[in-house]
Amino acid sequence: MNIFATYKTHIDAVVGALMAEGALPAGLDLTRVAAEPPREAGHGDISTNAAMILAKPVGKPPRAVAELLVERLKKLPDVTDVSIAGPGFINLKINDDLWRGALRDVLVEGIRYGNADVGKGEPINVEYVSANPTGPMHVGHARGAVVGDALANLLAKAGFKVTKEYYINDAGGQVDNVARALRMRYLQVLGKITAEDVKGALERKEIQYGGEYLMPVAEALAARDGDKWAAVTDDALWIPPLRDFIVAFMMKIVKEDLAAMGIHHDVFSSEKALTVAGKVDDALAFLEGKGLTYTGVLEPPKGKTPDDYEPRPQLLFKATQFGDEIDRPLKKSNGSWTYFAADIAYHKDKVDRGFNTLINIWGADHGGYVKRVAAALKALTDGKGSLDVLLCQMVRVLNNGEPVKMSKRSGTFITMRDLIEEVGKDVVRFIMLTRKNDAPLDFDFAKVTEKSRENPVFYVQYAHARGRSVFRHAAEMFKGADLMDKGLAAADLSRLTDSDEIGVLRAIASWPRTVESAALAHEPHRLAFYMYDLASAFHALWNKGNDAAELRFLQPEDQAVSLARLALVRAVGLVIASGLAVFGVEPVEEMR
RNA sequence: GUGCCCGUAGCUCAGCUGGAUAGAGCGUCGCCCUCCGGAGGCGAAGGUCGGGGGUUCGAAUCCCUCCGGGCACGCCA
Repeated sequence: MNIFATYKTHIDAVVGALMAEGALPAGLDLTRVAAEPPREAGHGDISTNAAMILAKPVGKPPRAVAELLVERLKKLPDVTDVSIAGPGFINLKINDDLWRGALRDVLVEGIRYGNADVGKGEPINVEYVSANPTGPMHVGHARGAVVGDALANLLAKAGFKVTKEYYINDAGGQVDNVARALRMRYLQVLGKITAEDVKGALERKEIQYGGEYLMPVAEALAARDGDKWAAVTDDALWIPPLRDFIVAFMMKIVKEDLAAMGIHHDVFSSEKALTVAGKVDDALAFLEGKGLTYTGVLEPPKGKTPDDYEPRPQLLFKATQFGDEIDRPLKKSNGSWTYFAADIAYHKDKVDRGFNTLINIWGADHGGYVKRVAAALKALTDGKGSLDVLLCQMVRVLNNGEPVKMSKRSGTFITMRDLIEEVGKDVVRFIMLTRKNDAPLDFDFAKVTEKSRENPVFYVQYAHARGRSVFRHAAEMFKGADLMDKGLAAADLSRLTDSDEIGVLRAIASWPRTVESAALAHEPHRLAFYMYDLASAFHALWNKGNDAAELRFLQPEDQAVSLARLALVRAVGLVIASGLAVFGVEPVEEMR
């Protein structure tokens, strides 16, 4: 139950009644009227901007409108006081029992507390990772993977019907290139050429992938097929089988790494399968039928030295009709489809599968690609489909403030697997969600494992562990007492009276609206900050007990107050666990 | 040159989609604790929200413009 949503409904009803009576003009738009926690706790419990929003359409100053509302608002359930403040805020004070009721909700609902229905079961497709099957995933992929996965979980919690999807780019020139590199390594494994030869080929740019990670693949190929590919020199004969081999090999590794990260996609879509099934041709025919393609010549790119540029007629998509800067090529000069053409087909495929709302998680280096895909989607759906692309900025990997060197060209880079093995998937996942996706992120091996308030993972997990520790003590102290969630829900919560205790209850009560707003904004990182704040309030309460023994959660001489406080402790743990579940992080029982 | 993202305390960052006196951690300064309810606590100083215009009851938030940083820029993916 979302208390703020409830009061928003109440406030709307009050305004509605006044409109019906003619005290306010009819037909007022209430969508921007909000019921929120006030910035300052001293201002009350729930604050509404209704008077300020309505002032203009009503034609009276905010405070005059507020006067009209106040008497009615006073009569709302559990409202103990109403005041007008500042430019026209109306602040409601409500009975503390309402906060206590929220606590009871948590105990009854468990980690489902905060589940919302703003999604109304609408299908939504979240595509993330989609790393090329040409090598292992690195830190950048890890960030996108975690952001996408947490966002998908968050949307599911908010009531959307979420599909987690991965697009395998197994059809373009890059997979051919990695097949070429694989062949070199294969010949090396067979002893037909040396490591120096491979290096030379790399320097002469005959191959583009030089990483050592290709060696196990080459060995596996040799183990399966012996030397049969050494004698085959016709590209058309050896590239496809080697390409298929390495794609399968890499996808197996990708899936294993994702599993180690706790990530499981519902759907894997293959670019190659899409192409073979003729869906690219279909999609382009569809656009052609709408008169949105033509053959033309693009201007050379501005600001870049167009040394190898030559004007060349190409099949283009009229992206400019849908907000893009230039029309975009669909066919390469060799006659094959561009990546974009296949991507159009892919997005059409998503729409055909019933998704109107699409979310893609990409690296920031793909930012220049967003407009054309959005344009294509508009063209494909007559403007009905919506696409939100979340661009993830760079991750800087540090150790104690010192940058950890990375070079993809030399083949040595920090892989996602490295991160997991170094600090564990839970730490990786949480840290990746402590920044907005469009802000750069520092990942410092030393700091993320530090045991201090500076480290949000530790601080949040510590709060959870402390709560569990209290329960271990309570089981000893109150043998026979019902410490299960249901039992605690029956505790006399009126014994929770300390202002900091009520403060924690308020924080708990605002979890559902945090979930809703984060989901609608596609910003899972907000939950990290919420959890940090809740943990902070909980630790503060704990510290207070250090100084004042009568505020400690467990009072051996007073089981009733202890049970009430245990209910609070448990609720904090459940809400943290609820947030961590969205993040795919396991709450810990104790710190080790 | 064009497009997208970013610019908030000395540092790292929040800021709930336009609300009240702009917050937190670190650092600095002052006081307290040395306790396994442990991996510190309390308090203070510190801001022209990059600059300048505009929109309105009200702007860090929306619009314009300039400055600074990142990313991208026909047939790669």
